[in-house]
Amino acid sequence: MAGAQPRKRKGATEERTAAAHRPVARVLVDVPLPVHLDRPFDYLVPDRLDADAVPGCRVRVRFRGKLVDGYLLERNETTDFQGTLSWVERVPSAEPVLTPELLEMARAVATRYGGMLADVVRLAIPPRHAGAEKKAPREPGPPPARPGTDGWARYQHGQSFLDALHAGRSARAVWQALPGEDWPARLAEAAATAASAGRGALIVVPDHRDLQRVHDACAGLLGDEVVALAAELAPAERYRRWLAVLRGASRVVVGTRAAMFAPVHDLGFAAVWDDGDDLHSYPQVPYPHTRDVLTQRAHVAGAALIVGGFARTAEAALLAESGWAHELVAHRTEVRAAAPRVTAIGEDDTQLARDPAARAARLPSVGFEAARAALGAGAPVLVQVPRRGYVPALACGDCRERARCRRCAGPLALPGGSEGGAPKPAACSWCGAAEAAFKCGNCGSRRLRAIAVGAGRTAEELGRAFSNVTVRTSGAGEVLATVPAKPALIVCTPGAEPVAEGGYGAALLLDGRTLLARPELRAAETTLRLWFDAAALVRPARDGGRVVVMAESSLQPVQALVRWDPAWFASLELAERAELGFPPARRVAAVDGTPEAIEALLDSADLPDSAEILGPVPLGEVDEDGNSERERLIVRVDRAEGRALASSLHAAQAIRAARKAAELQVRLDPLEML
DNA sequence: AGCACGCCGACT
DNA sequence: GTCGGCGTGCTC
Repeated sequence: MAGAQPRKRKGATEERTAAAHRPVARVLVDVPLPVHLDRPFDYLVPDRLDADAVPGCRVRVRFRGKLVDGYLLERNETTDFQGTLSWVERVPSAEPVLTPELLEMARAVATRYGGMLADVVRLAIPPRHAGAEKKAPREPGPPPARPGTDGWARYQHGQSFLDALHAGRSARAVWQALPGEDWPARLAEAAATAASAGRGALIVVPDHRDLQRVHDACAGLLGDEVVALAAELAPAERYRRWLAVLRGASRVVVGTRAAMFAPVHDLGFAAVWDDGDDLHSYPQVPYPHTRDVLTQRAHVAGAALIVGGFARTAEAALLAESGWAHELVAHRTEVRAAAPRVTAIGEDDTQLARDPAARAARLPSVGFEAARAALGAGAPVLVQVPRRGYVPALACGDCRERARCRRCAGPLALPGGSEGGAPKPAACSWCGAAEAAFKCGNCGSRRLRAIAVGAGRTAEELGRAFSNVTVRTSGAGEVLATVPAKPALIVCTPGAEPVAEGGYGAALLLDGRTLLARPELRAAETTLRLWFDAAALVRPARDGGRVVVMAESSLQPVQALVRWDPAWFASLELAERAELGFPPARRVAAVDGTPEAIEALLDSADLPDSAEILGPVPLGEVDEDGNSERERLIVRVDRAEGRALASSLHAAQAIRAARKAAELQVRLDPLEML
């Protein structure tokens, strides 16, 4: 080692000696720090900690004078550090939690998002709980028997997919679940197939209710072999289960987004369900997405992968169209046999019901009749009502297509703080360009209109329209898991729909127009996903199942629902994103920071050739000169240069961040923001 | 974030 | 000469 001698601390009672072999510990310190410190530091292992200080274990070290947590990455004979090494002060546990696979995965994720390794590791390893280390099991049981997989026979190549999975080939698929599909059972069968071949499996779902369903389905096939991981678990229990996975005792993991990093041994199968749900986006730096992380993991591990749902995202469409994944879809005749009958009711052709109470609830007669028929047949009826809320945004005054910037296709909005004085012209919220002469790209109209989102019908109004029928609600306050096969109106906000025993007799999807007109990039995709997720809970048309959606039948998302063709819409959506320069066709970074920091970044950053710079636009309060304390810059590049973009932004932060920590915030493909 | 090193003004 | 201002840079 390069002349590194231990520093003698004053007051130290014992003289410390470095371990005889590989005394240098390479340590990842776990402190929120500027990007230029996103690298390991070397410490000396005292001989009394020699046995415990194994690669992957937690350590306590002195960093900038303070005792901090860290992970021992590796042990070496020498160091490149010129100064005096500090000691590893403590090894809280010899449990090697940061395994080489986990470290490699965390590195890959950090690189992809231009983020810091320590941030990813913090998401991937739950907080330690000493008691759990004694309790968690160490030994895996024998592999379970291969399960029956007849449920997959309805899908083209379904059986061969499972055969490939069983044979350990890395089959990857975008799966469109049939309406009414018992998807937890299908995913459980795939996981159990991997387990029966002695390999691990990981299924990640959006929320706790889905987790419960998938866990139950897996437990039926796998018993104790399956473990549920969720961030909401009590710390001790969470750590105990996580350790059981780390030690290989539990081969099959189901969980919510935090489980995307679960250290499953010999991963043979990974799945993300309903990847369009925002809950799959981890809301902490560097904001990894379940689908991204699982595709990465499946790739590295040579594992099979399912990106599944009733709907399909543009990202999933890209996986399929690029050939990286196959399609796992049913034949059209199967789809038609399973789907409910869908009717679209636009604003213009709305015939309000004759019944005065139904009129008051603004129910169209078609919806009213469908609901009454279903209730009469003894079935529950689902009513989906968008959440309350308000988003100030602009749409075409005539065709109501979202108003987009002619330069960069960013969303147009009215600048904030416009009380009094002359109304300010609309401006692009990305590049800041004012739009004085808007012309709709869709219909050519020059008129703009402000749009509001989420004024929904209420349960009481419906209760009056259907007197003597039980009305139950499921939403933000209380989410129902299931409802019995009895006549009832189940009023839900999107995503909170309970599963009905035997399926709903009908579903009414209200306020489709406001949902579709929201300013977000993914408004149409998300709306269609919410519709498919609700409509999939309805009985097939041959059993009387009906869906009435309140939106113009001429709109593409509405057509996709009526024809039950999620793949068709996702493909259109992907093509449109490509045309407008949005993810996933291109990669977009949003960089927030002070005007000085943004300027310094633009001066120094070595951005890829294809980089297109939009803005910066002010964020938050704007003074009279149009300046603000923080700005947002959008950088977009060709997909092939996504890696280069991430790394150049990472490097640019490092140069700049030497002075002040966290001066710039970088987010890659920030879909929720666009 | 804290903490050390370093290069110019007011003082004994 | 030398005490100390806080600008600049580093953190094993």
